[in-house]
Amino acid sequence: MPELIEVEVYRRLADRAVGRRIDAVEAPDDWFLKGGLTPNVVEGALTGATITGTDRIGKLLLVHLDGDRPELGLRFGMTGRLALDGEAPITDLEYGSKRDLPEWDRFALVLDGGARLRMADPRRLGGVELDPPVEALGPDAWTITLAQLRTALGTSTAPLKARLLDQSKIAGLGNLLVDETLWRAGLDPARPTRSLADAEVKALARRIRSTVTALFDRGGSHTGDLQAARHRESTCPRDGAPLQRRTIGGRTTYSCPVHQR
DNA sequence: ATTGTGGCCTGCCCGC
DNA sequence: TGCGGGCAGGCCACAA
Repeated sequence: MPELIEVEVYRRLADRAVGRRIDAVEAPDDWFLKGGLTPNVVEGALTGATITGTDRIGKLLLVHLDGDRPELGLRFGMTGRLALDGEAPITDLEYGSKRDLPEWDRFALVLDGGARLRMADPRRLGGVELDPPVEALGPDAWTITLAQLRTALGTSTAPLKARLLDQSKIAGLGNLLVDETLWRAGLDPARPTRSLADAEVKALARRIRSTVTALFDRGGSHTGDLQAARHRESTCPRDGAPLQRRTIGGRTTYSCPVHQR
């Protein structure tokens, strides 16, 4: 699920753990530890630390710790979830509709007071890292400025969609958010990036921000107007034209050949 | 350097 | 009911 919207929800959840001390670390899955990290190292680095804050850059969740501790970076891949168990009266807002098997827990922090902040990820495409390379990420999509977007787009000849998915240029947009944004903006995802006129770039900057805000308010990346039409032989919710289904930027792409030009 | 492709890993859904 | 194939919202290594 997670694109920047979902990760922001996770961040707010993790924020409830600020001020707590980490009594123990559970890292049962070596594969989930990235950057050469091992269970021993991560346990040693985190045990006894106090959580002082959280941050999010694109889809990367950062957990700040006190003292000289490293920063904890959490990535959720396509199927990762975050849960905070055992802190009454919290509701398990992030899971419930789908299954949540204990063997899918890949990483957890046991906090003083008994709460447990855990990552569940059936597909194991997410991961945990210490001091993740945040400088490798572009500006966050939610608050991207026109100047930042201009820089991000540059003079690239890549398809517009591929550029918007490039986390080193703009951080946070995933497949669904990009399709929804371009559908709302009336831009063809296959357009060479540098073919955009200045007015189109300006409109796109606003559209990125407004789309993220709108879908966040609705409750997720999957709540877009285009979402219901993301299947074969569907029609555009705006003008009724048959939707186009293509692979762009390596991802399944739905767009309207009539109003997205 | 930029762009495109394949693969990672596993669950789920659809059609037979 | 069982099984195989295709698909999945992310990301990284690698090739051209």
